[in-house]
Amino acid sequence: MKLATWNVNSLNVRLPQVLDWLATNPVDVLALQELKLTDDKFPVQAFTDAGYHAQWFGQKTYNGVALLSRSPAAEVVRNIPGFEDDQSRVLCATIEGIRVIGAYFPNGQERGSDKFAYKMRWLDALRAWVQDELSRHPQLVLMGDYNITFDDADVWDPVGLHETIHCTTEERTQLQSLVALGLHDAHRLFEHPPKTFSWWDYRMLGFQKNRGLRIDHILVSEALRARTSACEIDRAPRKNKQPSDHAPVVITLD
DNA sequence: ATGACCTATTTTATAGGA
Repeated sequence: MKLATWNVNSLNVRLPQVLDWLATNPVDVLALQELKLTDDKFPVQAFTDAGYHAQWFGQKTYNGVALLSRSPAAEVVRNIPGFEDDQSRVLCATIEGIRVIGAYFPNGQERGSDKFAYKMRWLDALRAWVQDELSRHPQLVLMGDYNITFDDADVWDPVGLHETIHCTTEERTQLQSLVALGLHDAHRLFEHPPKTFSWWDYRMLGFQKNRGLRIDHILVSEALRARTSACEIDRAPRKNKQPSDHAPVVITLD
């Protein structure tokens, strides 16, 4: 079984690439972030034709998330229960016995900004909710665009980007608190070349020069860690014409 | 080189992303 996450930076623009990718990579579950479209514009028919069930939670212009799955999704939750939020960032469902959470974490802009404070509040709420979900669903995966690096190994220029957004101590402490619930970074369960990233700036020939960050993550629960046999970042779609700035991350479960 | 992008918007500049 394969599960994947991909920030597509506008599903309107990227739909043909998502369908191409699914044809080549027929994963069982794909979490999408940054749909940037309203619910009425979600291309459900295209995914149905491709053999996927879909859950979606859209928003005009910004954010928006979806879960595509070969099997139907049950017990669907939108956003973090009890956390008032006008931004569509979280979609959760049970698929083939696995509690799947797809999330688009806030960017945060810069330390000290309102957006940074929102990111911290959102992370607090997410952690409390994930802890609750984990207590009821031992087989759980939390995947998406976290907008946080674990450490300097996830950063192309750790000196130049020291304590900047995605790399601040506050964000990394939050990420460690999530992991401390009993989750594991699937990427680090395996060997990867140094400077393996999931996002590259559109500017400054970022991808060509591998000036990137690893900010798209798949965290698996203890029960799922035992089943996880691979975790790969697929750079191929980043080489497309008109690519997303993010690459898909894929895990394989036995 | 003090630069370089992309998407969406009641566009013709601005906001937001990361």
